Amino acid sequence: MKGRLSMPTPSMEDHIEQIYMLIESKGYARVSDIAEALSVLPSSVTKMVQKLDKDGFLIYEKYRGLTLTSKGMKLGKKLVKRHDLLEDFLRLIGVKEENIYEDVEGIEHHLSWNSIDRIADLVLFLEENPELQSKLFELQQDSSN
Amino acid sequence: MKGRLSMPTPSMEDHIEQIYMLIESKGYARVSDIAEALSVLPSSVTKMVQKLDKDGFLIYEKYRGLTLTSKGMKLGKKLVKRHDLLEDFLRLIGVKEENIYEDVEGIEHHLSWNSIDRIADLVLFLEENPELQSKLFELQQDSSN
DNA sequence: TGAATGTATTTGCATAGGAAAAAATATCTA
DNA sequence: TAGATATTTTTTCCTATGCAAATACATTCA
Repeated sequence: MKGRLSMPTPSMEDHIEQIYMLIESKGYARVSDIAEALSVLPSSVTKMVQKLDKDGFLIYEKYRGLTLTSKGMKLGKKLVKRHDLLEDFLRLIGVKEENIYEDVEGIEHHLSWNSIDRIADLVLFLEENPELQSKLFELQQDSSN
Repeated sequence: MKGRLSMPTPSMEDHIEQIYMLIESKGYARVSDIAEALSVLPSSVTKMVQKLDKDGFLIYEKYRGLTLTSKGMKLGKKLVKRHDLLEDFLRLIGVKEENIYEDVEGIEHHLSWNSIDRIADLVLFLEENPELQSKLFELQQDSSN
């Protein structure tokens, strides 16, 4: 069982991830909140939500709202975990807070699960050995070019 | 001096990077070689090359070839360095060879130079302390889900 | 040199993503 | 409960990327 029926695109993942987080935190996900969080217009979210419904990630009733299917839930959870891991990683190696969110947003959709697993090991390792972080931080200087 | 006139898109960067590498290794870059390397059709490369000419990254003479401007050279060099760094990083933390190229291809366009600098520190640190790599490798086990 | 072959370019089409304005529906409040 | 307000959806348009077929050009070799 390898790459079943077409992977979700980056934008699809962004939406699923965001919807999952909104449902976790508030119990529901409105079009306008999703749009706000993703910095796109509500009309774009509506279009995407319709596609995600067609693809079985959620159930959409126009004007009334949406809920994630178990497929959508499972994926959402995984995506949020991945996102958090990557934020932890960048933070741990000393990337400035102002760059973290945008960078993670950019790369999260483009790493194999193999890479994610290896980065998870690394994060664990660095968290368990804070003295390594100090040594790492001593190297810091940037190229600013 | 911050974000001057519109950053190159990922596809633009891919082309510039590839053209730079071809010129380094063979002295010139043909449309068909670029297309081959990027797994797109020559017609797509022609279109992109025309845009890169318009944007001042290279000089294009139809049917005759192209050369990078100094702006294109400088960027190409930087992009190749970044690509190589990211390959080193993934390799160093134990990502399987079969995933490395594609992952780097995916993420290289989405990291701030701040993150790149920090990853460079980390790579240096791990290269200088091979015992850490061993310890890191002991953690390896994947989630395969 | 002049056809055959190899390359490059043009043209037309398709897809994904998203903006903006207009229309539809829902919700709130007086 | 009927407007007023807020939200969502539809429609139209745009940009970026890339494929495929048709065309143009360049090179080679007989």
